[in-house]
Amino acid sequence: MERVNFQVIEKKWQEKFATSNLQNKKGKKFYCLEMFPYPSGKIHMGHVRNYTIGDVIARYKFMRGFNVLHPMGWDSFGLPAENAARTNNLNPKKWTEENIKIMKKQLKMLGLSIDWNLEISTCDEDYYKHQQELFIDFYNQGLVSRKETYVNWDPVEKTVLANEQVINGRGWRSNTVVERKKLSQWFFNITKFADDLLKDLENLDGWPEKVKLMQKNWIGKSFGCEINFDIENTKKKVSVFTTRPDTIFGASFIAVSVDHEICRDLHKLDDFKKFKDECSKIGTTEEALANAEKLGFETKLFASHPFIKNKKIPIYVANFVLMDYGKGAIFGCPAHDQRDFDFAKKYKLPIIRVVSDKDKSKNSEEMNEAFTGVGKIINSNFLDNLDIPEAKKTIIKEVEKKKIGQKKTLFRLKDWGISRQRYWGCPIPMIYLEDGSVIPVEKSELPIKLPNDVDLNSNGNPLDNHPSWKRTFHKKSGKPAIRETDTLDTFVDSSWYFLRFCSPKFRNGSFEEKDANYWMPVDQYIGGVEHAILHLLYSRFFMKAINKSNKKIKCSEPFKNLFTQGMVCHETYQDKNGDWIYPEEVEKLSENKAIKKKDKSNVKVGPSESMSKSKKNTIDPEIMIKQYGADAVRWFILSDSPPEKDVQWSDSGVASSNKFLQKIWNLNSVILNRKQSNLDKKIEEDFNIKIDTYIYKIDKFIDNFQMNVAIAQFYEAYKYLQDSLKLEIRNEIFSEGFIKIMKLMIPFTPHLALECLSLFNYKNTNTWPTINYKIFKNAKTNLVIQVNGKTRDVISVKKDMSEKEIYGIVLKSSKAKKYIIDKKISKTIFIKNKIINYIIIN
RNA sequence: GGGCAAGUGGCGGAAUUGGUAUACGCGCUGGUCUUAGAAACCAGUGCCGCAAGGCUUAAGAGUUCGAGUCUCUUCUUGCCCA
Repeated sequence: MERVNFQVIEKKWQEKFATSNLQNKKGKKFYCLEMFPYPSGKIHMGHVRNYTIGDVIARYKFMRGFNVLHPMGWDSFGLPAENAARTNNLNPKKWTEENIKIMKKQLKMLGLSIDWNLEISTCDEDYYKHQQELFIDFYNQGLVSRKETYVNWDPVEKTVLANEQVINGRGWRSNTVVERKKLSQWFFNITKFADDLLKDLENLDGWPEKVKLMQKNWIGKSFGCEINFDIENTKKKVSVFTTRPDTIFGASFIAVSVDHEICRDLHKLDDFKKFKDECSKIGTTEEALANAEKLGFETKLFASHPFIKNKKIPIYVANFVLMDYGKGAIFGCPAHDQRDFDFAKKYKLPIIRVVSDKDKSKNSEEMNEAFTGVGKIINSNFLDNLDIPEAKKTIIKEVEKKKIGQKKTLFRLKDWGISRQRYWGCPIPMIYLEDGSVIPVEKSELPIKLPNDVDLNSNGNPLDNHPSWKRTFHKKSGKPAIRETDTLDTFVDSSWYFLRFCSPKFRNGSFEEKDANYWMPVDQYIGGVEHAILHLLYSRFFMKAINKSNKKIKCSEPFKNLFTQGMVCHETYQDKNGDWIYPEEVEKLSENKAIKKKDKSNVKVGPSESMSKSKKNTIDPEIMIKQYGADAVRWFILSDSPPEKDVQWSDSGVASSNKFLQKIWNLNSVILNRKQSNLDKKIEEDFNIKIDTYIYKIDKFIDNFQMNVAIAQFYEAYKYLQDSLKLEIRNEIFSEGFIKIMKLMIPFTPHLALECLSLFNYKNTNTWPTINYKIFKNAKTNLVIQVNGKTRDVISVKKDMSEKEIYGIVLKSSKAKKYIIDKKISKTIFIKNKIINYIIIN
């Protein structure tokens, strides 16, 4: 068997890919974008999968006549660079650039159809200059604000931690208990678009329902009511927000956040200080607050119930009430809310049941958990016997009539905190003047560049610690000013990069309107589902904010179609010390048995999990490419599972991909040397129809993102071609058919397919093969013959054959005839070109 | 606890959307070739049965000429929210 040297042909074709792109000025535009990578050092299998899927789509669309934009760039600001620089005493910029160089080389090894002329990197001054412009535009539109907010503060590192850097309440590096600290931070006012972000989800037909639902929940629009309670013996009021005003008669306490104004007078109490300290240790995430033990502090104040005369309800400070949701105060109805229930049990507060549980209506003493289901309202005066929605309407009307509150819509979505006390990010272009005012820098002064000479080894914010960087002057007045030393959240960098790709070299702004209006929206966006909420939501916000500020873009949503691919998984291995070890260190003996190659010691085989550095269950794509070829790696990663699901990496799988591609190569040379000049017209026609069937199916499968099923078709096509070699089909017809199949393979295995085609001296590799519909549509079809609903035979018949004709064939020659001969057919169900079902009564 | 998915051979998974269940691949079994191994090639591979045939899509019911697909109940797993 003839074998091909993949290294040689891949190198040859990659040189050609480097100078070509997928542009076809006559075609309709198609913007194909994969989420750009963080340059962490090397590409991983997740990248391979993501970019291979994207490459199939980009090449396929191009061959179908589209003018395709297929760019790539680098999400190159971020904490890992700063950490790596600290540990290895290097410059983050240098570290990042080195990584980009390596990863770019690796991506090229995959044979992707990326137009590298469009390459951008978010840490380049050319890029972040325009980001600073956008920031100022947003500021001028009132979309940027400065607010005090709680952050995770690491007292040892003297820095703010992201939620994922807090592990079990402790700093990931310092291992000290993280505190909640109030800091003044910059925000994008994403909540101003909350309604638009929610409403426009409805038009995103090309998005997975799952992602839309996650966004919807994240935005969390809820309808409820604000109610003001009078505080006894004072003239003060406490205002609460509730989504369950219908349970007002079940209220047995009011709980406020530790930061609520009511607490101002409590600060002189040592007990309260202690309580507040306790609360600050829980952290700021909702999950942490939800799972923490419910704690309360008695204020000794009482509120009067607005609908029950002379009823006093105690006011507590509680750790599970958040200041930044609603009013920072709630009324507790223990019978119908689990948190309130836990709290009431702990502090022995009354539990008053106000919603009945249909048949098994336990009274309050018997309840051991809150009842949150539906039912009729009870124990509630004028609300009795109403169901929950009716009761809500009625009570809101009543509240408004009494002028003690009003209907209110609330969003769970919070403004986007964008300040980071980090070095390796985009500087925020604001300055502080001596009179205390804060203003944006002049656009002509942009970019505000990061200094190169920072000390990353001392604690705190490196830009703040820098001896001179922050000292500047206000351009207009010439007065001294201090620069903002926080940098932007790196999610900002990735919130508009898809716009920059439309005109990456444009100098007079973040993007050229003409280009953006041509290319946007992204026709196909592909990436991991882990970005389903934040990155996609922020990008959607940016489009709307840009629309509102200086630029007019015709579309208000960035991504028309979204595809979220699954992860690449591998078994995990632990040696006898419990340390994780890499797959290449392991020799597998059977399903569950494995030993360490080095010393033959036993290895514990763990379940297959998403590849991660921490568990060392990673496979290096570069090694695989060198061993099996890029085409085989691409082929395997697409072939084994549907792209939206997780895929198990398997060495035998990629090895067999390689074997199959070798077989294709061998078939290629067999066909080149094939000698057959006889023809059988009928056989040739069947051959052509069969090839057209493959085109038809593979088209459909690519359109539906079923790459794995498309690949199965290639295996069948190979088998079919192999089996047909000896048939009376003229060489030119046979080669034509094979060439069509090779053209279908270009998006999947571009190197091999193009090499095969070049040996046929075939040049027209930019077009997709077409189907001869005239013949294809009239081809024979398989018809199922059933008797009493059981399949008895399948026959091949001409299109649109009548019931009568088929009956004749069945009686004459089908395997089903013995089931109907001499029997009475009481009914016949006939679906043209599909099925005939004879119903027989015995 | 609520919401959303999903459950098909030893494994990954197909099924023209209500019409041949188990395509395609991995693995396994047997054979050919080889001093041997690897590779390659051929054959087999859901279950019961010598066969004819029967059974089979987590379990159970229903609708239908016909259900992996639709409806209901139960169980299990995964994801998101609390």
